[in-house]
Amino acid sequence: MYRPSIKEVAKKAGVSISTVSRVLNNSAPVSESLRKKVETAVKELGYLPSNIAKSLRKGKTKTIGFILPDITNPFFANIVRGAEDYLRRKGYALILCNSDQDKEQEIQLLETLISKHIDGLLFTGTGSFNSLLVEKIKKGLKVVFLDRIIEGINSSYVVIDNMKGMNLLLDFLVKSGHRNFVFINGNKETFSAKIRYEAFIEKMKKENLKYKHYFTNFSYEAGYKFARKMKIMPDVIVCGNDLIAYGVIDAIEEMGYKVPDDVSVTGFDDIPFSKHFKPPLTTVRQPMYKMGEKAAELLLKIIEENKFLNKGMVLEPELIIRNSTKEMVK
Amino acid sequence: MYRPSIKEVAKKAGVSISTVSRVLNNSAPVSESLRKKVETAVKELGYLPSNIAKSLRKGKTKTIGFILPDITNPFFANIVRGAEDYLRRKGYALILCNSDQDKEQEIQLLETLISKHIDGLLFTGTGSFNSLLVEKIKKGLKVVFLDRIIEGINSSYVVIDNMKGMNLLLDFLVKSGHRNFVFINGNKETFSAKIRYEAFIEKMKKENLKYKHYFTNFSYEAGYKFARKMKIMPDVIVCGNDLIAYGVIDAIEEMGYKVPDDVSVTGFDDIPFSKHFKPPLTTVRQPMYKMGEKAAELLLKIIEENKFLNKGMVLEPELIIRNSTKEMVK
DNA sequence: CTGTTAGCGCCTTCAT
DNA sequence: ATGAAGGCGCTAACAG
Repeated sequence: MYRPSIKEVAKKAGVSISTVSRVLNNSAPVSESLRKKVETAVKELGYLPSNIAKSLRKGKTKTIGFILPDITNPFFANIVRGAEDYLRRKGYALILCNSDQDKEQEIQLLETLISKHIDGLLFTGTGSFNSLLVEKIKKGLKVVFLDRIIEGINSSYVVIDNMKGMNLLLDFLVKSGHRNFVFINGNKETFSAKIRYEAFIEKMKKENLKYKHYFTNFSYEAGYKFARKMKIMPDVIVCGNDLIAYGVIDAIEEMGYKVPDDVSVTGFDDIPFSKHFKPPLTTVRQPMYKMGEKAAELLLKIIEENKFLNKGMVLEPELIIRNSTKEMVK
Repeated sequence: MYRPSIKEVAKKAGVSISTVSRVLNNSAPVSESLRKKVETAVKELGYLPSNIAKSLRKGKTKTIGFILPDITNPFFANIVRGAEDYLRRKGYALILCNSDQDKEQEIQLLETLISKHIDGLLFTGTGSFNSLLVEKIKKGLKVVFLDRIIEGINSSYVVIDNMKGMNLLLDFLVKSGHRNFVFINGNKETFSAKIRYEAFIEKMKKENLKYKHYFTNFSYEAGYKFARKMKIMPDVIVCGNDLIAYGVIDAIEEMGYKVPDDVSVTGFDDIPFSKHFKPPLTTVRQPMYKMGEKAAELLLKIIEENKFLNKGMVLEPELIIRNSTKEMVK
C-alpha cells in the first residue's frame, strides 16, 4: 500500500520535516502560516504517520499482547472485550493470541510478541512454570496475569477470590440440604482449578460430607463425556465452569435424569448464556468484562508509570442462584 | 523492557552485524565457526530480533488487522479463531478491534491500523459506504470483507450464500406446513440482513404466504424485547440470527407459549450453543471457523502474491433441522 | 565468506 | 520559529 512519508508532506508544504513533525505532535510552537500549509498538505496526501517508525524511534509501540487459551470460550471473549475497550480508549492496540493452553505454543507466541515489541502482556496461560516468561519478566517485560497466577513468578495479576466463590456456592448447597457431592473440575494444571479443588476438599472434610473429585478440562465435551459414564447420581454435581455444566446437564438428561429434581448441577463463571440455559444455571459469577478492563488498566499503569507495581487485584465473585439446583427434602 | 540489539550480539560474538543478520535469516552462507559464535551469543543474550526495525526496513509488518462488531458474539469469536489459527501458522499476528458497528469507531480504528502499518485488513463492518476505506483501498490497502460486502467497493470477500441459506430454510418451513411468517431480522444496514430480507420477501410473494418483516439488531435483547410485544403468534418466527432466536424463545415462553408446539422459531448461524439450547434450534449453519480461515488465506494470497485477486468466495450454508420447528398439522 | 554503509520514517537535540 | 542531522535496529547492496 502506498504511504506518503513525512518527507513528502514536508516537500508539498514547502517546509522541513521537523516542522511537519512539530505540527503533527504539537511538540513545539509553529507559526500559523506554516501550520496551515502543513495541515493542508497532510489532508491532501491523506497522510497518516507511521507508528512503526515512531516506535523504533521511541521504543514504544502502544500495543499490548494477549495470550489466552481460546477466544471461542465466552469467558475469555468477555474478558478480551473488557481489555480491548479500555486499551482502545487509551490509544493502545491488542494483539490476540490463542494458545490452547499449549506450553510450546505459549512460548512461541511470547517470542513473536516480544519481537513485535509489545509494551506489555496480558497472560492467561497454563499455570505451570514457564522459564522464558520468567526470564523476560526479569528483563523488564510488563505482564499482568489474568484469571490465573503462575507459581514462582512474582508479578501483577487480576483474579477473583476463587476460594470465596467456591465457599459461597458450597455453603448454599449445604444449607439447601445437599450431602453427597461430585466435583467435575477443569484442567489440573490451572490455577483456578487448583484453588477451587482445595476449597472444595476443605469444605467437604469440615462438614463431613460425602464427595468425589475429578479433574477433566474446561469444556462442554469434557462435561458431557464424563457425565455419560456416571453410574449413580449424587445430590449435586459441582462443575468447574459453566461449559462443563452444560455438557453434564445435556448428558444426564439424555440418560433420563431431571435437573434439578434428580440431581442439582452448578457451574462457575456465569457466562452470558447461563441465564438462558434450560434450566437456568446456578453458578458463581466472575465479573469477566471487569477483569479484562482492570487487567488492562493495571498493565498500563505499570507501563506508563514504569514502576514495579506488583499489585494483585482480587475481584469479588457472586453467587447466582437459579434453577439448576433445588431445596433438598430432608 | 531491556532488549539487546543486533549490535550487541555482534560485539559479543566478535563479528559484524551483517554476519549476525545472515545467520539469523539464513540469507547468505556463513562459515561454521562464525555461525556457532553468533548462535551462542544469541542464546546467551536471549536475543530476539526487533520486528519493528525489520518492518521499517522491509515495509512489511506481518500483522493483520481485524475490525469486527463484537468479539463477545460467538459468531465472530469463531470466525476470529479460524483467522487467527491460519495467520499464526503463516507467521502473522492479528490485531483485534471491536467496532460495535459504529461508523466513527470504524474510521478511527482503520486509521490506527494503517498507522500501525498492517499488511492487510479483515473487515466486518457496517454495510454502508465508508469513504476513508475506499480511499485506502484505492491506494493499495489489502482488504478482505467478511460476512458482509460494502456496496460500491470492488474488493475481495468471503460470505456465505445468504440467498440460498434463506431459501433452504423457507422451503423446509413451507414444506412442513407453515403458512404465516414473521421475520425478526437484524440491523437494517447490514449486508446479510438485506439479502435475507430480499430472499424472504421474494419467497413470501412467490408462495403467496402471509408475512411480516421487521429490522431490529442482531442481539438477544432485540429478540427478547420485540417478542414481548407480539400480540398474536404466527406459525413461525424466523429470526435474523441465533441470538435473536434465543431472545424470542425466552420471551414467548415467558408469555406462556410453547416452542415449537404453539410457534416454530428458527435462527441463523448455528453458533455452537444452538444445538444445546432447549429446544435445540432449527437454524442455518454458517461455517464460521472456515469463513475466518478462508478469509485469512485469501488475504495472505493477495498480500504475498501482490495481485489484484478480486475474488469473492461464497461458502455454502447448511440447513440444520432440530426441534424448535415442527410439522404443522394441515 | 565477511565487513561497511545507506537508508526505511520519525523524533529530537542542536544550531541558527 | 525553523532547519539540519543523528540515530532507533535492521537488511541489502556493495566492496573486498
